[in-house]
Amino acid sequence: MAASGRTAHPEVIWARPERAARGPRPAHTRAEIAAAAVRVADAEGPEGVSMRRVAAETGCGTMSLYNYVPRKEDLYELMVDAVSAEYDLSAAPSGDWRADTLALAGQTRALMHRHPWLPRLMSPAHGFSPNALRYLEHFLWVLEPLDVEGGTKMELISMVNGVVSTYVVNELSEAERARTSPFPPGQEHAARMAHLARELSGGAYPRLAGVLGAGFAAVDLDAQFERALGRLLDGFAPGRAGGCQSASASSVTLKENRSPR
Amino acid sequence: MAASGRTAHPEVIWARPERAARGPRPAHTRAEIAAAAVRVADAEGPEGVSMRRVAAETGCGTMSLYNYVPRKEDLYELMVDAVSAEYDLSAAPSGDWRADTLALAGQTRALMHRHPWLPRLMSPAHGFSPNALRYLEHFLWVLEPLDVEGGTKMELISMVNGVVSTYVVNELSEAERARTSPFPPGQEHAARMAHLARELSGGAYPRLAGVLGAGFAAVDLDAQFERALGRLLDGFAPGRAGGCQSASASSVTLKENRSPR
DNA sequence: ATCCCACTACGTACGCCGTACGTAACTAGG
DNA sequence: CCTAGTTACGTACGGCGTACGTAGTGGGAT
Repeated sequence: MAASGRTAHPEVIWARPERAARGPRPAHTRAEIAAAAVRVADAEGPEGVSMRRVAAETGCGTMSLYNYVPRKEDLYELMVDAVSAEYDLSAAPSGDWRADTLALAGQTRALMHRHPWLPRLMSPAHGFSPNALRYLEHFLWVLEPLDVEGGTKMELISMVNGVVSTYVVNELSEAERARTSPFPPGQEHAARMAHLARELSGGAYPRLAGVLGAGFAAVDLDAQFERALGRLLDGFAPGRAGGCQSASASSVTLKENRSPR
Repeated sequence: MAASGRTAHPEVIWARPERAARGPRPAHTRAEIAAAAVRVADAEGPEGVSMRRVAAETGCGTMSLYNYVPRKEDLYELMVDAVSAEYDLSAAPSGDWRADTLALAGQTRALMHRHPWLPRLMSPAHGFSPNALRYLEHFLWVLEPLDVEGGTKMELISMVNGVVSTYVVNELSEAERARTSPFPPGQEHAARMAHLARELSGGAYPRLAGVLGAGFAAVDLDAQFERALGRLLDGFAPGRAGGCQSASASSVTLKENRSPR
């Protein structure tokens, strides 16, 4: 009979004890492995995260990883949880749920800038990792002054995270493409733009040509981010009187670079 | 010397002519190959889309695919464009940009339900495929009554699509997980729920326990979808009653109108 | 009408990947 | 002390994307 650790049955990795009751002491820890995987992903992108590569980075044999992580997908879950520990949730809510929410979204954005693989590796199913629970609990605390149903609050959290994710993916898409592209940096983007210009000049898309022709340049990304989120939150504020401009720039900048190493 | 078709240089697949000027007539078309890939993805999920599998479905040798598609990523682009042809953009805008936008978002949602792999395979870089241009042009037509700057309209489109995508991914995540899972359907979900209940009963997450304990059941997904999007649109409507009712939203927009290009 | 060569088709092969499985060393409960 | 359960890990299998070589085809230039 095979060892019981190999008998496959559905299991949440967080329900599994780090150390088994019987055998020898494991040579590594989950946190160590997660950190190694995060290091690889930060340096080489999500496609660099292979079991072999992470095992090498951890300093153990490839197949030994499977003692800690039953499937690769669980490694992703470990990674997402590991970087989620970077949230600074030490401050109690200010009472202004809108400002606090914008600050949380700003932290998420900063987190995704530090770990650009995060949006791709994150999945709705990861919602129950320890740090995700911590985050959710804090977010609900922030939303306590908001007088809507609990389900609506969860909806708000989901929407905010979705918009942040969308926004950051858009922000980083060109850089990511440049990183992945086998061609000299910029060439691919130039080719795309040339094609777009050719298409637009045909006159088949007059409105699009008008909008894009007006020029994108010199947009303040931070301000745009705040505006987009602010609009979303406006939709949730029940009977809010004129507070829409309250997005104070101080709370949501990318300046906060506390990365525990 | 290698054939010129192999010399690698950055190229947008849509800029490449379907039929070359010189050689023999290709045995297949781009549309045929895209349709085959879509068929595979619909039936077996995105992870079933391999060059070998799609070639077999098309009825040609594996390496022949590379005559039509220089890299796998371009196959994705073909797939996304192919299903984007399913948008019904025949009707002229009604004049009610809000209703029309909701209808477009509903089409996107339906599209993603029909092709659950779409959110995963779609990327911001695909924005210039023929059907994407068609879609963008129509969306801008719909938004013509909306009195905001062009850049803000693009922002709105991006946000709407982001929210729709987020929403659908959440909607379908359990089904997708069940499809991918090697275990009997439902077992994995049950294990996750059991773990969550165990964590929540510990008392460490009182607010989360309160919200989740109140029960999710019997939510009208369609209504929730419309509400979420409606909230987002409220944030964009200048001077709309019930959303951000003060003039601040439009003042922000006005400020942006003066921003330098 | 002829020829040339760009192009199509596709088989083979390489270096990756996730991971099933077998084996040896080890350690805690009986 | 024994022994059963666990850890560590090498080997191996099937699948992946795709570089490259070769054979055949057919349109434009002569």
